[in-house]
Amino acid sequence: MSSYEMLNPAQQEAVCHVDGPLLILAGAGSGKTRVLTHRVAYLIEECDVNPWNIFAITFTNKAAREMRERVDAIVDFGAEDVWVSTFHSACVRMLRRFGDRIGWDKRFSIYDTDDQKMVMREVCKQLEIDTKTMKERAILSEISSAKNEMIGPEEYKKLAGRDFRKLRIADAYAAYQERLHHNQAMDFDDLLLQTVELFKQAPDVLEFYQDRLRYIMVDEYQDTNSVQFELVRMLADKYRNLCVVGDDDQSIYKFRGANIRNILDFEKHFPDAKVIKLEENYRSTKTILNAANAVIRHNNGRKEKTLRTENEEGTRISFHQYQNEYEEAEGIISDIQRTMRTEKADYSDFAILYRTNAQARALEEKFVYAGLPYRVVGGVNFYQRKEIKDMIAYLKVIDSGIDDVSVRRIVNVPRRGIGVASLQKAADFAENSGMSLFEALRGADRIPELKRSAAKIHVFTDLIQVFRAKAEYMNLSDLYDSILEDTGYLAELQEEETDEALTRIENLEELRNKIVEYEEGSENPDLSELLEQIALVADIDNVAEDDDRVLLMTLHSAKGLEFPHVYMSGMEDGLFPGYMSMVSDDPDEIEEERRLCYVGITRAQKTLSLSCARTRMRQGERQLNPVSRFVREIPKELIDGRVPSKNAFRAFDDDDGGYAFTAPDPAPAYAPRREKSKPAFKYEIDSFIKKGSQMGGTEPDYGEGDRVSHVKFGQGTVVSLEKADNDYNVSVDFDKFGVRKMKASFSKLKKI
DNA sequence: TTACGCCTCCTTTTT
DNA sequence: GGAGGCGTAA
Repeated sequence: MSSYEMLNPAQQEAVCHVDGPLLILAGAGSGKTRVLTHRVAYLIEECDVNPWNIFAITFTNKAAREMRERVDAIVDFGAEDVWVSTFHSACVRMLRRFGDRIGWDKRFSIYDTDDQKMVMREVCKQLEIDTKTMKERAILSEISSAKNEMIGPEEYKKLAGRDFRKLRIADAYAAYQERLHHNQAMDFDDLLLQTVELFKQAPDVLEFYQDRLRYIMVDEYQDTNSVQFELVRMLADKYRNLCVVGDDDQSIYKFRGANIRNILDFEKHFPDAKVIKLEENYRSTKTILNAANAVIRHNNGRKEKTLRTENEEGTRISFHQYQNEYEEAEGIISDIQRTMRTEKADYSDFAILYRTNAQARALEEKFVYAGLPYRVVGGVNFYQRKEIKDMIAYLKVIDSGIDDVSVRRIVNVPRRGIGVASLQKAADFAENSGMSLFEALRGADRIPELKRSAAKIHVFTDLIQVFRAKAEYMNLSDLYDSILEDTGYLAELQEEETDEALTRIENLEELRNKIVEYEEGSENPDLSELLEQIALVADIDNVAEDDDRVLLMTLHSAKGLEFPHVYMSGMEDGLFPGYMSMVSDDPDEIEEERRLCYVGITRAQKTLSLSCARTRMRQGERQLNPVSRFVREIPKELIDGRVPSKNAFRAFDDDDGGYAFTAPDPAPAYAPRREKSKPAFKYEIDSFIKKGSQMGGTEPDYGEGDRVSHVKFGQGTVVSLEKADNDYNVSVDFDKFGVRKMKASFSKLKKI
């Protein structure tokens, strides 16, 4: 039985509002998850609502899982019937069930951005679009925006008018959709859009879900896009029990189509909506909250609100400007170590946040060097790695051979002597006869042009057929093992005996673990479902609560999380806020960056530390960056540390010992591209910062018995070191990975 | 057909 | 700095 007295009056009001639209404006740390979970409990326990009729939509799978756990904990009975899901997962589920009503195979596959790009490449080739002047990525992002506004190919074409560029994109859009449908594949945007389409074309399906999902709750409402709004509007149209929770100040996904108007105009769409503001913060110290309020106040067009807290004053926010990103990383790490010594803290009490994934590299290097446990969230996604994508492509083809992109990916991996020429012939044949590529390959001996390679092609198709037969009776992990073995994929890697191959094998083992994990957690494991889960996970979904490591992640990934000690690194104009937002005509761009900053600050419970680097390596060039304007928007009295004057480049005068810089053209290196031969400015100071970041020379400075540190494997002890060719073979017993043999020049081991 | 190497291009964030 | 694309050589 849950107790509602523990909630403050505003929270109680939100929990007890049952019928009709409700907008909860929940400031950061104001206990909105508490409100949502208690509201679910209240509906079930006090209002006799059938749990089956409750639908809660969250932003990430992790949030969904947490909400489910918390609801389970406070509701005695029936909590498992509440449907808690992300938009994308929910749509997949509905489409798998009813998608055939609008012409989709129930086993449609889901394309990630790489797959999309492959399709677009083919489209561009077909339409003779020059990808030098119009990038595939650019076209795709245009299409994505269109989809987010629910504009289909025909309408897009109409809207294009006489704009040549847009007309070309319209053609590409139409061809792209055609190919997706031909492959029975949807991209992320389609998952939402096609569900709306399903509801439009099959009113009975819509009504089925309206009756089923009578109480709808949407978390992180400020980050919904127009399609998601439409989806929710349709579902809630019959019973109008829609409760949305959000904070316009935390809207940070405009780039992906989020429409901040959804929350700002909620009352226009639902004139009878009740609006409740949660303005008491239970998370942060007064100091941190004051800083957050001060920063966000610089934005216009927000829903007026000011967070307050009864928490203690807390310590001042620390600020430090370092020489470069490596010193910044070292500074943060020694600060963490100091805090660990003076206070009782776990590693998992610390998080380092940054604007771009690339910033993780320097930090990671120094963490390895220092031997502190850490975890980088996001970045190069596990599921984007070559070997993982290959295996998933095998699984996809086994599951359904309609998807040409996956077939192309693996038809010659490992090498079977099937070249692009043969493949093109088969693709042409498939095109002309309206069959899928796989079907064409299967009948290769009947395609005259393929006579010579038909035998090789059949090796592939027979292999797939065998796997399909095996899939009927084998469990998924055995099937996976069989793929690794029978294709020779694993053997090929094992023979390679390089660091890289070893990492790949580890990744393949990791994928196996995930499959086993899925099998164990599912009542009725199924290949299609496995693939869909894989397609829809975010890296943050995999962060375990009980894992005692420092977390490194982007500000975006940190949304919805909280940590006792937060470091915001790379507080530099040009990086954060990003250069593009600084020069943009659209003032909302810089405001979105500021909201991101607000999100970052409000993640902190006890201490907040800001840092930046004077110079930073970016895109192969060393850049000089002034301190972020956001730092200066925080009142001085809240900050411990000197914030340089606004004329930031003067800060270089103090202590740079002989390294004279002239104030550069303020345009960073990636600004409107100049002729490549003469970059505007390039600093020859790399050698200056190399200390600790790289070794150099061929003679290792370590020997048998020495402790060394490796970028990937962490610390270990040198077992043997011997001369070979013009290099050294070194064997190291790593604390966490066991004995590894490697080339000294390649391994970049560092003596500790 | 493949392997290697040079060239080019990077939005920044992610379901 | 690094990944991916494309062209050339074997």
